[in-house]
Amino acid sequence: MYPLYKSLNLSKIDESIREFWEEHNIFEKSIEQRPVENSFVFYEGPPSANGKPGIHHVMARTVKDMFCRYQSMKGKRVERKGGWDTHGLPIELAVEKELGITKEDIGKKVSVDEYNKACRETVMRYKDMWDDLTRKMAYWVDLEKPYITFENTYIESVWYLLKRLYDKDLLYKGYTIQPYSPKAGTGLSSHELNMPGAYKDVTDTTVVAQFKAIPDTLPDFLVGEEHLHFLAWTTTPWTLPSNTALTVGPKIDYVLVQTYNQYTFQPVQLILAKALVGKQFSGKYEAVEDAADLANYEAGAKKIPYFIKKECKGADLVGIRYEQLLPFALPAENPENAFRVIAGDFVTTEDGTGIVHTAPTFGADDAMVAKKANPPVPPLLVKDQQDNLVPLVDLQGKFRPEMGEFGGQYVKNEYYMNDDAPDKSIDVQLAIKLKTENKAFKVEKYVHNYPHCWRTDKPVLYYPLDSWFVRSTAMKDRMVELNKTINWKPKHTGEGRFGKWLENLQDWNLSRSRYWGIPLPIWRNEDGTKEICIGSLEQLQTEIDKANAALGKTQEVPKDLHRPYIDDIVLVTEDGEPMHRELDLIDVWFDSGSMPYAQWHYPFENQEKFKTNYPADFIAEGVDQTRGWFFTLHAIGVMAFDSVAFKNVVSNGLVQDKHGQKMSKSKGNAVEPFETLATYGLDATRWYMISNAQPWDNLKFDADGIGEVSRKFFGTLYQTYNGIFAQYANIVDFNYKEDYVPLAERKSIDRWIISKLNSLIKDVNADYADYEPTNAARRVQNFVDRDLSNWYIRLNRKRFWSQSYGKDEITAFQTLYDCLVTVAKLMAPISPCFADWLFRNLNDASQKEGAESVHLADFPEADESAIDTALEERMNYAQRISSLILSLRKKENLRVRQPLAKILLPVLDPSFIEQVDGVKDLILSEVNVKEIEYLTDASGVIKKRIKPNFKTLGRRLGKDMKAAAQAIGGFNQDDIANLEKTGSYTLVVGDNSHELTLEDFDISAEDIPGLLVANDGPLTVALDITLDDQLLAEGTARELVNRIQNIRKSKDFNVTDRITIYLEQNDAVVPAVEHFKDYICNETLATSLSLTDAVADGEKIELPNEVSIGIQVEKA
RNA sequence: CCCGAAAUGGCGCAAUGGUUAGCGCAGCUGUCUUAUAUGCAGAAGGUUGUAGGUUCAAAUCCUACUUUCGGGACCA
Repeated sequence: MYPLYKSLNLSKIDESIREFWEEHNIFEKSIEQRPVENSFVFYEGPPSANGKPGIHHVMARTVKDMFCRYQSMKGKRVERKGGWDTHGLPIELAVEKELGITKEDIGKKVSVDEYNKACRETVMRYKDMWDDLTRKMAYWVDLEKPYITFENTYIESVWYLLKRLYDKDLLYKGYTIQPYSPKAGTGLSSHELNMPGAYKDVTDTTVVAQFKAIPDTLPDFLVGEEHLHFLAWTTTPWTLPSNTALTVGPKIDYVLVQTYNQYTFQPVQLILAKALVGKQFSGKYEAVEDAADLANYEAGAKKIPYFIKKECKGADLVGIRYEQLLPFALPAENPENAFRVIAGDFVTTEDGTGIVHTAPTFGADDAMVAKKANPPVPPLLVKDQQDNLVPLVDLQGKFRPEMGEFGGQYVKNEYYMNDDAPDKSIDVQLAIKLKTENKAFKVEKYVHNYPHCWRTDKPVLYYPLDSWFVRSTAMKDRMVELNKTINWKPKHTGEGRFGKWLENLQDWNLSRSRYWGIPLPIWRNEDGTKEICIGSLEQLQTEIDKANAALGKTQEVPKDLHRPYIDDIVLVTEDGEPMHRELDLIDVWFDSGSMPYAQWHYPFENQEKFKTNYPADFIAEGVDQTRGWFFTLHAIGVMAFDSVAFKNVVSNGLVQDKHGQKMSKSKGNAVEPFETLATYGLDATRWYMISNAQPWDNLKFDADGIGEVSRKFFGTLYQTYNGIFAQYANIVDFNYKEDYVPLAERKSIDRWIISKLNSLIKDVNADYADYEPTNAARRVQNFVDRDLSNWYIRLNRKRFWSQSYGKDEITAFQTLYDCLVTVAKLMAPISPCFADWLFRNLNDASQKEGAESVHLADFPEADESAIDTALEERMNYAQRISSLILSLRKKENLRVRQPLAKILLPVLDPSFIEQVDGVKDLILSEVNVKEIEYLTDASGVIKKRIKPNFKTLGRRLGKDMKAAAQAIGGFNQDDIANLEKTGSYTLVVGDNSHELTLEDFDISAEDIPGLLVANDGPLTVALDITLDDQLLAEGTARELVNRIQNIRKSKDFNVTDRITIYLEQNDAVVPAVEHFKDYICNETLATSLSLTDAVADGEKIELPNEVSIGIQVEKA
């Protein structure tokens, strides 16, 4: 017996199926039943369990799950090792907030042990919730043996990878400009900079400085100009002593302006961007037309005249040298290359002067453009007492002694404690100095947005810091090359976003100065001349032994490889000199990018396992991981193993709210995943997500859409199974025990749906294989709704509830069973529970297949021999012709229950008759008409329409196409007839004549004058609507059947109950009863039908033409 | 500022450069049903974001712009 249900409850179904899986270890079986050699490798990008999962995780994990399930059903062994990302700043912050401490308190208020322990616990804070989601959304992933990035085995593998890079000379230590908080003494990540409130409006003293050009170095067109200065603007005057270059935009227009300095009244000539003259020379400045007018100026006058003397491009200025603005110190290295004009593309004329003050020690752009220049411009670094190169500002944020009277002062007043700050900040003091030295063109207050340290609330300095880098640029070309072998979904992410990113690759800053993360396994001696990179615990042990011997210590490999334990380990150089660990941790992205190796503790264990599981066939994550996980996987794969780490990657888009807005807790539009899953069930939720938008498009998540999916798709499918198949199959005891009825012996409608089904199988396979799940889902949906339910079932209902059970019925049940069980398999990857429910409902009763779950079954393969495109086309005619007839009936208010005499079909092509004849009976019964008559051309009543065939003609006719279309449009019926007779036509357009054949035209029937006609594209049908008594009587009989059936239903009779009918004598029904008594009785399972004068206690039924009669229906 | 994606009836989505731009949802009108959480038919709803260009022909290709989303601006 097939189970029957009272109603469809999707969440109940998914719950019961999930229980079934767990009880019978279906997941495990789905892996183990497939051979090891035939693997499909999937990598799980580790989520961080210290945040709660959201609805977007349901989306992302559906994508992962779907393709894994598909491949699994295709016979692949798909292991899915889960993992947890456990390091990183968010975890540290959460812990510190919870413990109420700051970084400084670590080791003081809180022991490092406690801190570490707290991190370990916090990191798994929401693990239960994640596990719950995993289960409730039916995401199959192995959470029994996940990889966890904080475990020693994982760290050891990461160390191995780092050492591999180190040995290839791909790790180095260098300077980079980073946001730095002097008060906190630490660099800040952008993550920290992006914390709410970090950017604040501040008022700073800004200076437009005058840099005096050195006459010897001027290009020809400026030779001889005196008092020549470049104007450059800065909002951070304290960086001016570190200026070593001025940057101009090579394509920007610059002018030479002759005027007077407003502070010293001295004559000056100034160079700045043409576009900014108006902005800089505002207020008391006044343009003059003639250079002579400048001479009239007197010092201190209200208005200062200025005159634009010359114009040039930025490129013309490159190479000019200038006097150092504030000569406190010279760059320690290559000072001869400093203080000159260089070119940079980032220069704009938005504000300032179009000339950028360039201090490579304090600006990232500055450092880059300085390095690019030829020869490179040196940063202003000086040597400290240990001969280290340091900037003019120290790590506390104070000027170094080289700065003379400014030495020892904080560069920003905010850094002073309490009230120690001087009245005039460094910026103001410098501005005053510049003013008096004729080096300041303008000094102003300026309000702008500037980042602050979230912890100290003090402004951030951009400051050069020591960092360890991965020399990814060295392997750039190879990364680009190998990326081209990766199948990206969508393509543009791989070519565009990722490809461009690779082409503009920078070295990867690996350093993080934190506690909770993987320590950089590099030890260095005091002066940094000797170092060692540790690649395994064994090596660490060896080195510790050496060190213990040399230093007389008793160190051991720490049980926990995290800080600070690892920091206590002192190693020695070959000379016995102590080496200490570089205190940095590594970027957590390196952790996750290491997972292909570290999840197996490769190469220390599982070497074989690794070999068969690398690289991945498939990974999927959000598009935001492009430069995150996707990159680190790829970079490490290429750099360490010269291999891609994944072959196919789906980068899914965002899940937004229904208005296209980003979901966030603060907006209150975040969708709660558990609620959604509980309300709609996981199957409808997943189906909705996949069918509604392609995974890489942003999904506008609207719960109403899930409702629609569950009504339309799941409701239909449920009803097809429950209301049609199971109910009647149980009655006739269909268990698929009979021999399979060969296709050739089936009705054309059966062969049609089977053909459709196999086409579907073929297409869906291609879609899944090509990572196009949305197409797959939409195809299945259309099949179920349009083909199966609304055509096949509708036309074959009677075969299912006919009480007899012969070959025809068996065929129908077999056909429907096959459709249903196949649909279950096709949809299984997307909606795994409902699919299994359907599969098991069918299969448990029929025992047709051995699989105990759809997920252990094989994915269907198309039987090409069952695909009959001619038949599919035929049926398409049937559907369209029926639809046209129904619309004609509608127009004329002719009920379908009223039979009509005939359909007239104009025929222009003999094969058309053959095609339609094949489905004639279907059409006739569907639209309730007695016969089809073909109107051939010869009848002469068909009015035709002609159109040019643009596809064949367009290419040949080119420019004449328009005229041709017009000419052809003007054809009358005779022209068309003529063309059809001769089969050719000579078209003359202007001077050209073209020989056209029938192929170049579309001729279709348009009208049959005098008849009721409707068109759909080339199809035309006409309807004969004359009614005779016989037809009217039959129409009435059908009405009666309908009313009687309604009564049966309202009286809750069983489907099989027999009845007796008494009908009130009435002229309207007499002919019907006379001629169609048997028909009425058959349809309504009546044993008798009698006409009586009056019906004692029956009911009234309404018939057309406002006839109302009494009727009595009783169980026989 | 740079890069990528998108823009098609009220909403969600389709449409190998080829002539009536489709489908679903919602709303409207009517209707069928002993499978319906349906279905069917009809009406309405569009200058395919704007402006140019290429072409015989553009929703589709090109350019610019506008808007939205995302990423980046050295944290990846």
